[in-house]
Amino acid sequence: MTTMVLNNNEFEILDDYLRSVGQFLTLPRKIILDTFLKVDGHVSVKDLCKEVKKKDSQISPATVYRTMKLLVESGIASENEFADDRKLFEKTLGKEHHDHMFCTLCKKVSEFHNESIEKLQEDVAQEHLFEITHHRMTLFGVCDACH
Amino acid sequence: MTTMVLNNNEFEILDDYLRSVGQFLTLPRKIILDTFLKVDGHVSVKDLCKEVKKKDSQISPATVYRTMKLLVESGIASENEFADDRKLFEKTLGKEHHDHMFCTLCKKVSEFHNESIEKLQEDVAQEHLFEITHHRMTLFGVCDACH
DNA sequence: ATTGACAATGATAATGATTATCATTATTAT
DNA sequence: ATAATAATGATAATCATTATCATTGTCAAT
Repeated sequence: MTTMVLNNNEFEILDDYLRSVGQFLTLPRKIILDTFLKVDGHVSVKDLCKEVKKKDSQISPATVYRTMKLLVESGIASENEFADDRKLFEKTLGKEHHDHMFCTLCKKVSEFHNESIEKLQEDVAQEHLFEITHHRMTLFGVCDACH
Repeated sequence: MTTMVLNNNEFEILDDYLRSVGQFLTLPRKIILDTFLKVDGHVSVKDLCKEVKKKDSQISPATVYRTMKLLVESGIASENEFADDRKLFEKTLGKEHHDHMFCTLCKKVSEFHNESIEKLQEDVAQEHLFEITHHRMTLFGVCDACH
């Protein structure tokens, strides 16, 4: 069994969240969270499973799906769907809110933030007496590298 | 066999598009287009199938899927995914570009357009040397009626 | 430390939207 | 009318995600 540093913020947060809903931070969940935190950018469950398998070949994809749902619920991760039919997860903790640009050629996801747009979205919502809980905004096109 | 008015813009456009790619405007396609045009707002293939079946019970869901893809290619329809896992289609002809607000309670989709946001999106893209082909922006939350 | 209640896991089946396949039928240009 | 080819309907396949369920792990209380 390998030692793992558990003092990170994310582990505590997940632990707190799980306890608050009467669940526990188990070893498979720790391994999945640890793996997720070490992956860069946006990752699919499928790719995550591959990495997780390297650490513990016993862990089932079902558990990865279940755990990622918990990470989203606890605010550690968020999910996005860019290309069809496959959800991608990214870390949210310690990251500012941002939107995405998706290159349809190389499939790379990049991020941006524009405060003016955020504000205008709120204005639009207010005009329509709509109360925003969250939003999704993705620009599709061709990135610099692919030109 | 029922008579159908075929002089609409959409029928001609689909006909032109199909001919340009070496295909034909067949009766099932006419029926599906006709049905789609008469439905309000955003519709799923599943719901569309129900309506289509009323006119011709022989038409298969496979053909509805195939035809909706053609409608998107020809610019008559566009597809969006709001709630998970089910695409919705809406008419685009004669409609300005717009974005969406999705009420997570009643699942209703409403539309808005904000030119300032559009412009800012272009600015952001230019900054990143990104060439936008299209974008997707949806505000999620609670609509006026659901408050 | 042991136990009992219950949560978590892994394996696998099920789901459900969308696609692919393919034999049959329809359509068009000639 | 006919030959070439596209379209259709029925059905199987795909594939990400969920549900099921028997087994195992976890924790709090004794």
